[in-house]
Amino acid sequence: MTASALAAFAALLADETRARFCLALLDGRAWTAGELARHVGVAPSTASEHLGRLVAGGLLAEERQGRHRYVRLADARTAYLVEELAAHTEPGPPAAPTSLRAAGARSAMARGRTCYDHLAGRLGIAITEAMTVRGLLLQESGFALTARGTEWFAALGLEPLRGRGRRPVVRACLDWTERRPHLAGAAGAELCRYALDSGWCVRIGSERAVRVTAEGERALAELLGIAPEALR
Amino acid sequence: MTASALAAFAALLADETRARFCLALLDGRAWTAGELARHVGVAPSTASEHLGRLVAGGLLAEERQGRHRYVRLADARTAYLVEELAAHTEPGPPAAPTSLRAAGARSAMARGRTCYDHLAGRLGIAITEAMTVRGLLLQESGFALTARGTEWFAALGLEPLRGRGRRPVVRACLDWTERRPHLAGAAGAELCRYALDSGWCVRIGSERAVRVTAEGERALAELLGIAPEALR
DNA sequence: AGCATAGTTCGGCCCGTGCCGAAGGGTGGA
DNA sequence: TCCACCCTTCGGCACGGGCCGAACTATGCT
Repeated sequence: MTASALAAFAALLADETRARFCLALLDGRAWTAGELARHVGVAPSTASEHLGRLVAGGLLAEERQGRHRYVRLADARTAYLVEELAAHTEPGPPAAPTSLRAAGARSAMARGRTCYDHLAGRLGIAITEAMTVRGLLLQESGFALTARGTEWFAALGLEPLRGRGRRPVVRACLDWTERRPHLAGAAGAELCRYALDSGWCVRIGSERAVRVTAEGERALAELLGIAPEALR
Repeated sequence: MTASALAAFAALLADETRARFCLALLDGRAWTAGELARHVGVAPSTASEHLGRLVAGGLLAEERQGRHRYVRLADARTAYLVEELAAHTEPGPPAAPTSLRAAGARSAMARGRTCYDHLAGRLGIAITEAMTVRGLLLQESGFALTARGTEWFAALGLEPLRGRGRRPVVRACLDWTERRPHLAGAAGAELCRYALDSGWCVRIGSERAVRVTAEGERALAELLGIAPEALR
């Protein structure tokens, strides 16, 4: 009975150009229409029409500022859906990089990146594993924070249990380079925001990749016992 | 870099006829090509072509038996994806039923049904709530079985922790009639199978709806303290 | 005011694809 | 062996939609 709505929604992602838009927007930031057009190599007019459809369909949210049209994924749930779909379509090993530059970018992305609003790559895995080993996070029968995990967040001044509407506090997100689940959900988002705000890591260039700073290495070692080598 | 694969996958669901096929197949059973064609009202030739695309795209698995082509959703993960997408496209209240017969079917579906391979509707919610209240399941910071929950399954002769590859043991599935999460994942599937095998509930007609038997009411009251009224 | 830039709208082209009916093959029962 | 049934393949039609360039509007800078 919702078949037409399902088909209409799927049709939004059923075009390669729109799919590339959404994958680019998985970095969680807002892009302008022109940036997206250049990013995927289509005419601005084409991009404009695609964005119109994506916004009308509820997949993207837009914000007009002056002569710029900023666009981002509608919400965390939508980003999660896109990530799930993308993960589902890549069951095999990642394709070999086609150039030295691409190899460098892939390597940086594999080390650490944002996945919409939380941390992924080896950085995300290392944090998730360390939290599990230290008894802050349960993985065996579903992701869940322990009482000590909640306290750990509180010690950082974070309270992912409050507010946030219906968003799950913790959620497993499958990493497409490491093939292992890592921490997502409200707690993952708060931790990511905290890590960027407090200088644990900084974004590299204009992509989703992040680099752990020296200060970040110290903090991760102290708070979670993560060896700096695990992040390289 | 996986944009074309993502678009190709989404395109499978981007057609209303194919979407209706997949929603019908959410009951977890195998349908023949002809059944599906009649169900959605297209010519057998049209259905055949659609099924070819869905199978080639990995969304469905097929099994040929004699002159029948049985088709089902490829696996639990795929069913989960379809369910997620369908849930995402129905944020508003369900549409009003268009006939008395449809109202009856909807009411039966709301009481209890299967959702691919686990129980949903008020039945699924009641079980999930009862398990939470009795300390078998954690919901506060992500779905997870407690130690007592694992023992409870073991007492039924079920061991959802073993095997099953990479499937999560418990997972929250959003119910589209009750708007609340219920138990899914390997544990939800085992429990559903057990409930059908041991006669706690039986399928009604050819749809996804199930009815709780008198024996089922006794068992649910005894094992989980569920009042029979909660299921009506 | 004048100009550059960002985005939108429109017309036109063309390819992909959803649909059907007719014809054909494979299976199982009589 | 013949027939009924289930499914598939193929031809043909029609529609949708993705793409671009050109023209236009809106914003901001100088």
